[in-house]
Formats: sequence, C-alpha cells, structure tokens
Amino acid sequence: MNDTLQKLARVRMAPSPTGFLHIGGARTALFNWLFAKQHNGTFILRIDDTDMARSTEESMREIYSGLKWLGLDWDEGGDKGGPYEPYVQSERISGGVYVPYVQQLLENGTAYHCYCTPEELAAIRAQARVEKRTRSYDGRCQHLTQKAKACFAAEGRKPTVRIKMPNTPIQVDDIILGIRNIDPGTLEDEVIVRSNGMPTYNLTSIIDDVEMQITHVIRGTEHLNTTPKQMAIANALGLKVPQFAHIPLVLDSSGRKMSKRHHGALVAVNRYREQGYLPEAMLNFVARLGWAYDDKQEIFSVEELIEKFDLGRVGKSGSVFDLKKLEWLNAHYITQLDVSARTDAVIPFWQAEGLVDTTALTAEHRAWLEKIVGAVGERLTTLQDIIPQTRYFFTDAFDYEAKAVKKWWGNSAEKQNKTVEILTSLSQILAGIPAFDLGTVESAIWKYTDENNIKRVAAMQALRIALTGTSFGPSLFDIVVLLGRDEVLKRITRAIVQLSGPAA
RNA sequence: GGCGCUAUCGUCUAGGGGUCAGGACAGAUGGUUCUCAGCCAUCAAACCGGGGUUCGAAUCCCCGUAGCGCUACCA
Repeated sequence: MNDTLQKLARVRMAPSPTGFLHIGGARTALFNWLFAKQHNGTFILRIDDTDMARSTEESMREIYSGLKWLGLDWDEGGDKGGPYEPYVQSERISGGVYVPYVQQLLENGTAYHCYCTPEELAAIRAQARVEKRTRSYDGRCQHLTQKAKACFAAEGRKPTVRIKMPNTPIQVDDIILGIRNIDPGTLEDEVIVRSNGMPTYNLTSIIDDVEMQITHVIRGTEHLNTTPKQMAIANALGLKVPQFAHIPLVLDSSGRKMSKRHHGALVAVNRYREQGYLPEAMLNFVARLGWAYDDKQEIFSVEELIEKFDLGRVGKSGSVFDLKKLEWLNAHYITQLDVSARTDAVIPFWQAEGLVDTTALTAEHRAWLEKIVGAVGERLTTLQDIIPQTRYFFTDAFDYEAKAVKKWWGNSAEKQNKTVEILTSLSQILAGIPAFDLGTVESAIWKYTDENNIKRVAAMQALRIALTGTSFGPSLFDIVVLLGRDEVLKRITRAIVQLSGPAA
C-alpha cells in the first residue's frame, strides 16, 4: 500500500439493522475505525437493509447509539450524509442506484433471468445433496428460448436475475488470510435481483463499496465465502474491487459464533452499558480479541490502539469471549477514574434505584456522595456494583444477611448475648465520644476491644452487620462516620432489638 | 452432504528451526487489613495426531483428525 492510497483510505462498516449492535459488530467497527484513524482515512457507516422484512428503524437507532457510546464516530453515513449519499441501501434501491448495473450485466450476457420457483430450487438443492455435488443450481435458465420465457411469464412467474459465474479462478487477496485462488467450479450463479425486483446483498454490497470508493473492506469471516461472488459481479461490470480483510469470529465459551439469535443480551453492546461497563474497557477488551501488540501489554488506551493496532497482526482463528477478562478490564478502568469522575459515572445507577434524586442535588449532598465513592474505593467491577456496595447508606430498609448473622452474631443464645453486650458497649462509646471523626471513632473502638480482650474482627463484624446488613464492604470506620452518629446509634439499637427478640 | 477457514495453558495471546515455550485473565495457596475487594508472593496449567525435511521441529512440507463458518429470492 503506497502513501497515496493511505491518505485515501476509505473503510466502512455495513451492519444490517436486524437487531442491536453486538460484540462482533463492535469489534468490526473498531478495527475499521482504527484503520481509518491510522491512515488518516474516512470511516463510513452504511446501513445494509436490503432484507426489508427483518430490518427495523429501532435497530438502526440501537446501532447508532451503541457506536456513539463506544466513541466510534463516522465521517459519512446513515444519519449523517456525505458525498456518496444516501448511505442506507433501501434509499439507494428506491433511488434506482442498482438498475443500470443490472441492465449492463444483462446486456453483456453475464447475467440472465431465472424462472425457477422456490420449490423447484429446493428440489434441485436436495438432489444435488444426494448426488454429493458441489453446486446445486445448474444454470438451467441460462439458455431459455424466448418462447419458454413467454410461457413462464404467461404462467405468472416473475423471474429473478442471476449472475453468471466465470470459469476462470478468482483470486482473493486478503490482508489477514493471504492470497488464495477460488475454483470457479465451486461457485454458483447467485441471485442478484429477487423476483420482486429487490436486489440482494451480494450485488448491493459490492456496488456500494465501489461507488463509495471503499479501499478496504474489513468484515467478519462469515463473509469470506461471499467475497468471490462479489468479485465476480464487479469483474463482470469491469469495476475495481477494494482490498479485503476478513477478521476471525468472536465465539462463545463452547466455540460457536456469537450471535444475536443464540446469545441474546450477552452480546448486546448496549446491555453492557446498562450494566455499568465503561466504553474504554469494552474497546480495550474487544481489541485484544484476535490481536496482540507484544507479550507484555494488556491495557491500551484508544490513543495507543490507534498508534499500535495493526490489521496485519490480527490472528486467523476465532476468539472466545471471556466475560471475566472484560470484568477485570472494567474494574481497571473504573479505578482509573478519579473520585469525582467516578461519582459522576455512578450517579445514574443510584438514581435508577431511586437512591439519589439528581434534581435536588445540593453541593453538600454531592460532597457526601463523593466520600461514599471514595470509601468504596476499588470495590467496583461494574458501575452497577455501587448498588449492593452502598445501598445501606441511603436506607435502613435492609435485611440482615442470614449467613453473616449466623457467623458473626452467633447462633446460640450465649453467643448472641455476647454480641448484644458488645453492641451495647459500642453504642455507649459512640454516643459518648466528643467528636465523630475517623480518628476518634477508630481509637475509641480499638481501646474498647483491646482493653476488654475482645477480638477486633468479632466486634467489627458484629457492628458491620448491624449497620449494613452484610459482612463485606468498605472500611467500617468510613461507614460509621459517613452514616453519622444518630443513624449509627439508631441502627445499633435496632440490631439489639432484633437479637434480643423472640425470633432470635 | 459440499465448499471454505482454523488449530500454543481452561480463556486471550507472545514466540516461530536450537527458548527453562513468555505474559495476562480465570483458578489454587500464603501474606497484608475490621470484612470483602485490592495489593504482594508462590503454585498449577499448553505447542491436536501421524509421517517426512533437518544434526535439531512447536516452528517448514504432506496426510489425517477435530472445531467452526458458509451452504437462501438473509446479511
């Protein structure tokens, strides 16, 4: 690839709007986007919605929002326009874009009308299968006489248009897979226009790529087998094809291709956003699926990806989607946020749970929230984790976790009496200390445990359950101070009542 | 069934004729702390099989095998 070409690099992502943006789509988008960025090129978002029955507006919006969230902005495309608009294939169809190409193909004899019905075709396929033949459709309509055509037409049959495959090998030069020659004997005369007049993907895709001056088609390997077909169409039209790069599939844990149909929400990019994943983590994760820079680096900022990503280093085999690794990355990126930014990130989650009302957020309240986030520290794998980690700060309507109660409050009357004793003492101490700050609270509690020969863990865990209902969480001193004296005393009293009650 | 693609720890991968086959995630153990998370230390864990080529092959070649993808008037 020379300098001129590099400056002119034009790549595209061409999703069909039949569902949400999924992990594989996000990765395809990222690889294209990175390629465009590093070659000073143009990233185009084209909507391939030739399958009218399955395409929806809503899906289109989902894809836009997913890409925007990831920060993968496009220079030309669907909602944005550009020098080669429209970028939505259904609009191109109604604009008659493909008609002259089909006309040309028909006129130069590389395409022909086929009058076979779907039923006939199914029978042909079944027959080919029992005979173990490579191609099924045998080109039988290629040499139909005018009379035969008229006859079919009289029956009311509407023809499809098929492309005639060449009998010379087609060479596919793929950046990732290398050069390979496809035996034309394995290719069949594909339908390029349906009987209802709608063009099919193989036709529209390559024509749009050519018309939009796409230089590199970077797409999933599920399209590998369609490449020679598309090249045959371009060749028949005398068009120059772009360079191809087929990236390996994203697989599930049993090694199968991740798909909307079989994996649902697990592959939906927007669901990860809802669950509190950061776009940086998502991007970093997806970039490392099938690609590595060296044997050291795992963490890549977007800037570093632009600098270091190399399509030529992308592997050839599929990669299994590993949620644990995504979680690790996400926790890392959350930690990278300073407390203020982390608070901003977490507020929508509190709000969704009704724990924080952003319409009435005072500076004082905001400062308190930041302290909570600071106390939680590195305990967030996803932003959503803020809820179980902090719910008790906002409400005392929580249950005491049974397992924790059993372990730390005790399951015998004797142990429970001891717990009541400890909680009572702590309550008195906390009620009596002159100041309610970290240092004072800490030294008062340690003084009590050490002087009375009580295990620190025992006292602390008993108190933790009283205040939060759980046995895990931030430093208990942080919790005590952030809750405030009144609330702490109230919750201890409530715990004592619980422990002394008939049920306990 | 046909056609195609692929093959290093459980997972993501580095390496690529001579390496103790490296790292990361996950897992296990220990340490630190009031718990959890984290952090630190340690451990366990791989070149699909068989033939060649070669002094030497995980690496190159061939053949198998397995997995996956495609096989539509879906994209």
